[in-house]
Amino acid sequence: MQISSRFTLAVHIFACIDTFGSEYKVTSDFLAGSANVNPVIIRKILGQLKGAGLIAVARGTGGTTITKPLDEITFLDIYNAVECVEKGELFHFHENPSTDCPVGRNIHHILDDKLIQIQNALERELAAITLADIKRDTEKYLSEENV
Amino acid sequence: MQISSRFTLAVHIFACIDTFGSEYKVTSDFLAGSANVNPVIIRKILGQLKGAGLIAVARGTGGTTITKPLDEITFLDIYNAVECVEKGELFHFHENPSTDCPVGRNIHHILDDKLIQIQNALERELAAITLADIKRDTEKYLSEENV
DNA sequence: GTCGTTGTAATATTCTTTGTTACAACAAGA
DNA sequence: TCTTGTTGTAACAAAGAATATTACAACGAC
Repeated sequence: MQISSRFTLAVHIFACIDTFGSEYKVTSDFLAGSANVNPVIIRKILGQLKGAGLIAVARGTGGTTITKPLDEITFLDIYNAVECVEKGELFHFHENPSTDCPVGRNIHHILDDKLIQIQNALERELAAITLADIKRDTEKYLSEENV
Repeated sequence: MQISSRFTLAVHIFACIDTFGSEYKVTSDFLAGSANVNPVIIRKILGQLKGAGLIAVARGTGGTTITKPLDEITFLDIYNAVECVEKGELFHFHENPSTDCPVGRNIHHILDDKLIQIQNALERELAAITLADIKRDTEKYLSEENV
């Protein structure tokens, strides 16, 4: 099971807004062209990012802007914005372990803290990367293209 | 997107084999009863764990045994055995970013190393937990029940 | 040979993701 | 005010993965 491409799409969107936002109006159609996905997918993600307070979208006239300094937007912010897993649980637990079996009725006690520990490690690493890192590398690779 | 319940099921299976294996013959029907899932699901997971060299399953007569010391079987071993994500990639990337857009044709250069870094953190934490930890906590919770 | 079990195929069901069409609501400018 | 380009969203389709279920051949011990 993989983390939805909504996450990489969202980072792609941020890279586009930051790179082109000062020159062009960045619309969902433009972003859909760059990522090569349907514009409605983009609009849904934009809605989630807007709901998380990371971007602003201009109704009517169109166009998208980032509302916070890039070094204050972490991958974890983006992950939480676009991953709509209920209660944010990384692991899917089998639903109804038997209460008749000693192991079955204790498996949650046994496992839950370890699953949380693993999830925390993932989230810690997500929180360590910001859009400022993305900006730096985007500028690096784009300038290397124009040699 | 969540990690398949095959993972928690597999840990549950190991806890059962270790707890009951010396007393009973641990069959797929027994395990299915404890976890409350279909026996065929159990057999598929047993097949994956066997393929990874973690357990042995007796054909014909039935029953399952663990083939390595518990402290040498990590959560990562189990995760790799039962998660059939292609190439083991945690993140799903949108398939065909546009090569016409400078960001689109560089997004993999920009993102890939960061995605690997995050995946490595997850796997490092998975590797830090072993079935010996599970055995310890299983015994603890089961003995607390019999006070 | 009988019995209980495993391995596996085939199929169904459900859920999530992703894609697509359609259209009302909106804001700016002619 | 009308036109234009855009966003927000609903509705639905298509595809893929997870999980459930039935059925049965292969197997090993007795």
